[in-house]
Amino acid sequence: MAVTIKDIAKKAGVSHTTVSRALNDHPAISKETVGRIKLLAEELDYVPSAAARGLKTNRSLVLGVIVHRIEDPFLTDVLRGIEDTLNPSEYSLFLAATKRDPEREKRVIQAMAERRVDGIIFSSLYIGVQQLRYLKQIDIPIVLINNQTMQDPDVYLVYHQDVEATRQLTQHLVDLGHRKIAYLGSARSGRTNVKRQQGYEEGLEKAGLPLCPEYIISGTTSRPENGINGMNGLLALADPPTAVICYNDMIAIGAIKAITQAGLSVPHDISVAGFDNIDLAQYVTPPLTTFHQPRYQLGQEAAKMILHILQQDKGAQRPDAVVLHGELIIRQSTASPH
Amino acid sequence: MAVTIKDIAKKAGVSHTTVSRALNDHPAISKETVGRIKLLAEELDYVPSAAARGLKTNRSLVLGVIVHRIEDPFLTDVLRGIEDTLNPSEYSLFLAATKRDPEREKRVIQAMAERRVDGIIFSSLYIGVQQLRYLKQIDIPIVLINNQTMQDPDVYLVYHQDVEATRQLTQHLVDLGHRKIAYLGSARSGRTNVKRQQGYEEGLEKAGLPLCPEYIISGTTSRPENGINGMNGLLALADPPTAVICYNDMIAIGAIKAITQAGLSVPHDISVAGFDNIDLAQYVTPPLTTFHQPRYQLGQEAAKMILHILQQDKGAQRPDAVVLHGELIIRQSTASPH
DNA sequence: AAAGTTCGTGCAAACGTGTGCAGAAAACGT
DNA sequence: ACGTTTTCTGCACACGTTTGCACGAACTTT
Repeated sequence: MAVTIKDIAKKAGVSHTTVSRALNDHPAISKETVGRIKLLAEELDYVPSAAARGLKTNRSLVLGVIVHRIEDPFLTDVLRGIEDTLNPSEYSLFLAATKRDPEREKRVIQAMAERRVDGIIFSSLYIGVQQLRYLKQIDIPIVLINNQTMQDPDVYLVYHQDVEATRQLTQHLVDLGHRKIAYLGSARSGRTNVKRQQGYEEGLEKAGLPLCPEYIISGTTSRPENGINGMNGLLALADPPTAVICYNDMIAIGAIKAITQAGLSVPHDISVAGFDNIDLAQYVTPPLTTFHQPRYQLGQEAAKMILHILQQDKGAQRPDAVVLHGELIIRQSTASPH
Repeated sequence: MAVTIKDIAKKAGVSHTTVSRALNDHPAISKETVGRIKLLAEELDYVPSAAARGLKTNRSLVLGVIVHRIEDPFLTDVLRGIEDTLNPSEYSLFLAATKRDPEREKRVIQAMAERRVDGIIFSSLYIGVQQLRYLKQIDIPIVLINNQTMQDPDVYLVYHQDVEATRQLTQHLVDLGHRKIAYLGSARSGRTNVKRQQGYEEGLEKAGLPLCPEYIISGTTSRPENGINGMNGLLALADPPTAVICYNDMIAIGAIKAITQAGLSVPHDISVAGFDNIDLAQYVTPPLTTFHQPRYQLGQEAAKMILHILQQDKGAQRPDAVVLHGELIIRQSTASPH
């Protein structure tokens, strides 16, 4: 059995009440007693029970983070931002993945509810509406990362300005002299994909270029295989594009592979641009032109937001949305058409 | 306020004791009462309080996972293995990163101790010995992944057979006809690096090749920059190697970049082999020859192990170590020297 | 010298569960 | 008919904290 405040109280010859107050630096306890008790607690290797405290205070000091896939390098950095922000605080972090499995999502949320997490950060693309209702009813703050699906007033948002990003990417390719620019999307990525495609279309329009439907490919997943398949489709066209903007870096890497396998070269024959600027984007050959999404900051802002909400008990006055802007990263996978 | 078993009891006209038993399928409660109460609980959206239950049962149903860096793609897969194994069970997952920061490690362990986690999985390279002692004293099972540092009897191990792996990699290069093979290590990776280097040395010895000290480079980190630096060092030698085995894929990717930048080509001029088989290893150019470490299974086994330990209350009989074997993956970054 | 203030501490109740024990009701055996 | 077992339920306490309130002591003020 672990040592409790009652054990300390007995040893110190005071009541357990005094011990509790001393450890929490309650002003009504004399400096001397506080010092003596803290020392004693140290000696006895006292470790407070979060369960007991939580039961009394109604605060678990735990934040839940729900992601879609842990292995996604994008989410990994978001997670790091969250963890780094939470670590110095008194909050711990529950992690769970849903994998687009409704049954699993339900179980995960149930577990978080039982643990009475003080807040939840979602970085999963889709959230079952009924699950969200369920959460709202318990009245715990929810922050959504890169998911603007919900217009709900008591759901907080942190997201990246994707439309502007692909607009810039398109502009970059236009500036290089490209006029036949394709977009390789990911149908299962929902709203995010829509936004990126929208930016691409706006970019074309702004440059006065026509919108070719056959230059817009909607692959299924956001993984490299999809880039290979999609690119092969583009290469088979009668008039293939000279540049392609991909939904993300993974797809771009697949696209480069397809181009290389077809005996062509990047960027000499075709320029390829990615999105996200994952760690390895700079190490592939050729190094990838991409749009750096501030993943780490997304996590950081989400965590900060929750912490703020929790601190000022309903003192509101917090913005309920934070929009972050990324940065165009030009490397060697894009060049002027020859 | 959330609804409690007392609320249910009041509505059902029974005592809260009966409600508690009914929800836990206690045999002494009549089938009919159980059904009625469960239905009522559903209607009232009852969510049990894990804190209260944990306080009483001394089991938190939470497992702690401590990693070094969340963004490491290797750990990411380990984490996935753990999460997938835990998810169907009743256990949840606390995640924390230490970043080789002793202060942070202390805080993380303190938090886990306060939360009374039922077990801990470590996938961090170094563990402060005093912290480990601290944990052992609380008597919670500990599983170490890929860390054979501890010979402690009440610490369980799950690890990959690294020595054999680099031995196979070396053999592969020898079979291709290489006689000048280098090793690009990572000094900060401790025991793991030592094992891999050992396999490399054993492989050379078995092939009757001499051990050249200048062919063994110990970079500092395990990141791509280190591969670039290390490789540049090797290229500057009077008699550079024709093949190089890297501590991991990240370093290998860096090495390839250095070779390419020097105007040479992989594998025509120099063969490069990695280790770990991270997701992107197959997409870089040229696709990387590497050793697939069963990362997912490592996490899976570690989680299973803890679950078993926790189920059979001290019923022992569990092996206290699981050794996994990986697989040599031959791709295009290695070839016969010209 | 009495009354009022501060200061430090303890009593007791509460948070939401689980559980040993006792007891009531029902079913069974003789 | 009674005693005995079985079946079901409730009382009361416990888990380890926090906290409103009261209380005694020492000290200041009138």
